Amino acid sequence: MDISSKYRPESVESKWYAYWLKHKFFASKKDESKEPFTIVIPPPNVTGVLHMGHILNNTIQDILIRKARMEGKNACWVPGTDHASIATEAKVVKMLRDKGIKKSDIKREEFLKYAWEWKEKYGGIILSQLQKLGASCDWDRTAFTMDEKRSEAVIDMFIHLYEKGLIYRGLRMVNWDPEAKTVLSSEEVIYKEVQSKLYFVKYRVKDSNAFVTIATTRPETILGDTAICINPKDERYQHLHGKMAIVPMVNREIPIILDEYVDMEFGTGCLKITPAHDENDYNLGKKHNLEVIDILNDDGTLSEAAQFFVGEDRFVVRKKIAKELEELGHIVKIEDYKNQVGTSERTGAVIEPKLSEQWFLKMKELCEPALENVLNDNIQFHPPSFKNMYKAWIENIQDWNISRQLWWGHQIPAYYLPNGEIIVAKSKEEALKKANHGLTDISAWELAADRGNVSHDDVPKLYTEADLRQDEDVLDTWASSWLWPISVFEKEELDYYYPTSVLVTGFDIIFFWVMRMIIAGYELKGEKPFKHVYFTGMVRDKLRRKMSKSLGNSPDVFKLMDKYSTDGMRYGILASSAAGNDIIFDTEVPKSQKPEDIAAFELTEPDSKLCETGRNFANKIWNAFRLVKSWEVDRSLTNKNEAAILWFRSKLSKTIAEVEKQCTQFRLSEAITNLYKLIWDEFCGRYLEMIKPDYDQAAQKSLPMDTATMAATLGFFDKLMRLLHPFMPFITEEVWQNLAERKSGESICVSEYPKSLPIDEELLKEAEVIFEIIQNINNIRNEKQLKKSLELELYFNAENKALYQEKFALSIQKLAKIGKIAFADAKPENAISFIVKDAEFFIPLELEIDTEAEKAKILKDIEYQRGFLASVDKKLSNERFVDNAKPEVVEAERKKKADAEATIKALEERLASL
RNA sequence: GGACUCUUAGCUCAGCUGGUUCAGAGCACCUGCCUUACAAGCAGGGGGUCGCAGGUUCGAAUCCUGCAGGGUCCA
Repeated sequence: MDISSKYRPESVESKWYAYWLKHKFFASKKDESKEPFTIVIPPPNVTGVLHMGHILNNTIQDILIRKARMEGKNACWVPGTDHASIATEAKVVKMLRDKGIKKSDIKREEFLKYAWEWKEKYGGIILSQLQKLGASCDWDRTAFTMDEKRSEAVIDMFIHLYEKGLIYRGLRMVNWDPEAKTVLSSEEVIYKEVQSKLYFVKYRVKDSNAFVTIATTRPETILGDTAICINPKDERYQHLHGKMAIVPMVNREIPIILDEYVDMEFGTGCLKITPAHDENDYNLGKKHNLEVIDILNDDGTLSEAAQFFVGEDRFVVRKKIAKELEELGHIVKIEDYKNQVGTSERTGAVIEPKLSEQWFLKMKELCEPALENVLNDNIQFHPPSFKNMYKAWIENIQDWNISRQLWWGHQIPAYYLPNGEIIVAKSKEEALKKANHGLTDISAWELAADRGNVSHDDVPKLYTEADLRQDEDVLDTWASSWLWPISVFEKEELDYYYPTSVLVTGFDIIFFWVMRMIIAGYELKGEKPFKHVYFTGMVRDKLRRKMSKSLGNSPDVFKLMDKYSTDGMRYGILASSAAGNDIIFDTEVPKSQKPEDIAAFELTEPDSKLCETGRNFANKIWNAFRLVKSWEVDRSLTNKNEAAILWFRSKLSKTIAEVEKQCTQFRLSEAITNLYKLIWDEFCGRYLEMIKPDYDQAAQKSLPMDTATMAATLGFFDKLMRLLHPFMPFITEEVWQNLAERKSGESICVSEYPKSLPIDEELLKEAEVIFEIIQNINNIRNEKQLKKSLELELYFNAENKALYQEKFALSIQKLAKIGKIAFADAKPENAISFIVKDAEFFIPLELEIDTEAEKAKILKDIEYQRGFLASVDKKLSNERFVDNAKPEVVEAERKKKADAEATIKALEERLASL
């Protein structure tokens, strides 16, 4: 059989993914006889493309779901996307602009038609990219937050919460994104430290020659000032009590009010109050009954109310007004100042606090079960330290602004009657029915009125659809994705799949999403949405910056997959990531943030040591497979490898048990590292070398092998591939399919996940001794610079003769290139020696042996062993240790003592004989 | 400013409920090998006062307190 010595993943990966899809291995149907294992994907934005964060997140989900599937559970991984109101609308607006169409020139319906077209064209990209990653989602279940079923769930949710009195409409200070022209929730605002200026501006005090000086970073808002506030305790300003001040330029008279809120230390101690454009000012304004003057338009330009600079952008005005105030003699000084400025997560625009009418959801009551069930571990966080952050956040929860001034999304099902009354209903027809209180016909009333039985004023008014005006706004995207764990399932299967098993997500959206899903779960389903939450860290570049589109520092994941194979990349990203910890991904970064450097970076081929390790691992497996596949079997041969087989069986069992435990605890990086060592070091490095038949020089091929060894080896290989399959799905399928004859429709991904068998600990310990002997021999080879091909003889002086001479003789011979192994109670001529435990070994060499060097080495060993013995003795002679420590710990110490004493005795005898 | 979290080898990190002389892995580095599965490999090697200072304990990288420095979230 001629197989390439390099593993070539390209054709392998696409071949098996197509095979898996064809046989619908990933499909899940409700089946009460099987335990469900459910994951809903954190829906990526329809605007998204696959980046390192997705790779990490979805690799973890794939591992969990593939393992569950192999364990015989009904594994169901639901894929889908969310509609990402702001981001998508921005994309569509841009697309239209490129076509020469302005959003303001078209109607909502027309805009939505374009938006859907855009979604159909680009919205599926990220999902097909997930297939390249190997994601074993049930693709027939692909959902979208704005498709019919999900939309219905959102509208029903709104009505439910509105009728419960939890949703209300209110005038509030909100975070306004002047670029997207919509409100944002406070979680969508990112605060950035910026270098700005603090302007000290003096206002004339009415009926006096005095001035009052304030400090502000936003001088343009002066035009909307309606008061100046000072601290009543401030000695400096006692004379201003009860006075009026005059706003520069607009010459408005405003009161000087007193409030202890004012920080006397900050600026001048005099605070200008602009209730329309600052949250704190708004609150003070309410308290002191101040006028509210909104000087900004929705797009961030100044409004008529400002009187000056009308229609000009706020930042342009900031510079202009400073100049003008300067000329008018109102500027006292301008200082450099660092402050935090809120920016939009989506557009990057500087957020304006703005007074606006919005829909809100009362959060306090809803949060109670969401907090309690996380604190009591009903829902488990991995790592649990995120509970603290979650708790702190939920305890300071504010009402959630759920309306957005956009078109792309779920339009709020609220209808206004001409008299301003609000009707919330599933459809316009429903709303009309509600508005008319179920009445469809008032002819009887009219008749009665005509007859004078009732007054005409009492005749109920019958509204028509034309009287109803639906709220223009849409709901926040999170208000649909928080229903995801419920809304992706059909009614009749919901109770089977829900609650889902685990949610895998980045900790950065713990409040956006995790908390809200928990709230929705308890409120709408009366049950948690998931049992476990696995938080991934952020993928960062080597400068520890989060990998992001805006920084352009994320390597092209497809180039990575092409270069290192999908399996290799999955290994690379996983092996270095403990749950919740950030991953410093080791690829290069752009030279600078200049567009040309980012463009150049995008063209370079990414290098990653982490992924390279994964690729090399796949290649190692591939070559082990080549080796095993090349062996021929001779039925007449007897099995000489029993010890090796039994040893590896135990080693395998032990690792299976460890991996099982690590997976249950969501320690996936430890699990894969463990499998890596098992396959590379133990299976390839030791087991295969132990049983490998000798090479027949004459025939130019390996000697044949006995049936039992071959069967055992194929069995091990099969198990190893199944163990590794969830982590590295492609190479394991490729090898597994070729290890034996497989029928069409068979696949490793639906084969049984190996379970641990009894472990022979005694045998494992014996083998450790054998490996120590082998290492000693290899050491001697290295030290003496002996050729690897030179066959050596090994003599031993030990009680357990069978262990070295029979049981593991072949293993020693193979792994250390030893010809003859024999017992010798005395040191042979011109031999070099070493000691393992209480056994002494000799290697005769045709070299001069440096006795002095050997003596020194033994003395060093003795010194070490004595130190060790002393530390053990110290413990054992301490009564409090013997009394207090667990019996098994004390017993272990006694064993250590005995071992050390035996070793020292052997070393001393050896030294004496030199 | 508040809360949380981290600090272990040159780099990235493990070390789970204290118990081997416990200090570990990968990468990087050094030495020697193209040994018929694999140079994407094999055999070895060097390298750390576990941030600092106390405390609890028979015993501390591990638990507690303080300090220093980094990070994250919130204000």
